[in-house]
Amino acid sequence: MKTNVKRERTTLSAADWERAALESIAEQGVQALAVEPLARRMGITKGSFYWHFPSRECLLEQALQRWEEHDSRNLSKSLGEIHQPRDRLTSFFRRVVREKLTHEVYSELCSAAGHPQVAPVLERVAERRMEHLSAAFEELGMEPATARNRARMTYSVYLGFLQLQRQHQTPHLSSQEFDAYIEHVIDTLIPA
Amino acid sequence: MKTNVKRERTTLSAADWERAALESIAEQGVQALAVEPLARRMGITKGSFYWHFPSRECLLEQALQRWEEHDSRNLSKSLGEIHQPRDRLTSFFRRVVREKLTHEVYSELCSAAGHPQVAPVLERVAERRMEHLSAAFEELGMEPATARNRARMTYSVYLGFLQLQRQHQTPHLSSQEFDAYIEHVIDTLIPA
DNA sequence: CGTTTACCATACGCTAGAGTATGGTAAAGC
DNA sequence: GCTTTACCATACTCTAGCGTATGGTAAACG
Repeated sequence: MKTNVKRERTTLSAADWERAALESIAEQGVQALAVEPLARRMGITKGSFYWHFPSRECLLEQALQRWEEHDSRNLSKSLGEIHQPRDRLTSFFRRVVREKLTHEVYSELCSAAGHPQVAPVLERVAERRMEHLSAAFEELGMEPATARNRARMTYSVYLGFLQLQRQHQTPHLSSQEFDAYIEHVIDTLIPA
Repeated sequence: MKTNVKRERTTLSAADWERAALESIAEQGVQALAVEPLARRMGITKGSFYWHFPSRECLLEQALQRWEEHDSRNLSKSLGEIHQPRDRLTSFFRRVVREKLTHEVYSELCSAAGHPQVAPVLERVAERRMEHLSAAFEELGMEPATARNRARMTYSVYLGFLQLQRQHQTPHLSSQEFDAYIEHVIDTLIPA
């Protein structure tokens, strides 16, 4: 147990700042990531920050990279070991509920798709994920082109879900309505 | 033809500012809407702005209201007169291509879903649209609950499409790939 | 034990944008 | 023709955040 930010008089590292940055992004978005507020939040001053990083931009860069790596590993781990393509696809949707922080960050990144540092990350992540989906649909017997379209569509459903979540227009998570919706989505997207 | 912003030495109105605000939002998002840059863009100074509006907040409020009304009328007009529910649904997707400004604004609003003034607008708009979709699916013979789920899912596909568009990850519009994708989506979502 | 190094605090300067105050001007009204 | 009104310019103040400069301190090192 690392008791995160709490006063352990051990000194801070760059990684600590990156983690804090991701937390801040998850809560308030990329735009709101600022070094002075972040420092305040950590009970410290800018002086520390500019020792570890040359600029705000670099912090963002590092934090994004850290997030992307984590997400990438996570994707392979949680989908790579499921053999049934159908289960793999359902598992894909269930992931929204678990891995809370990771997905909150992703949601905020989507809101900042126009940002020059965020854009390439989003492209790579979406591409990777759609590849997984596409492969699964092919395993279920679809033509490559069809599988690719279905993958894009499936991923769109996921992205749209995140958007509706941001708008608080999704039936409250882990309720019956939510489960019914997921089931409906799966039945519609995945061939029996 | 109104030759928009070009030097017509007639004086500006609040509506002009609202229109300019929406253009700015379409291009740079809600966050970037600032009165000084906007004034510069219109070849004028703040002095004018603060005569028409008490604050930046009020400009945003008015602009959003104007947009929502426009969108609402537009929805009824473009979907209300199509009798075949299937055609109505396909028309729904085609709208993304036409009505460029309106949809660019919407896309940016989605990116600002967390903003207190934007949130209620998004909620109402999404609700209205999903109502239309839901009704169409019911007309196609679905149970109300099923139709609602399908509507949510359909709208999610649309929202996800907007997101991928923002990420430049959608097959270039008006290409064959795009048409093939739309067709695939429609075949998957709409019962024969 | 003195010095270096790693980390942090304090105090700056700088910029962009929000509002405010006030004055100028051209056209409309009396 | 003189005044009012509507609209715009200029010149402030104020705030928040970026980045810098510089100095302090505690622990590691030689």
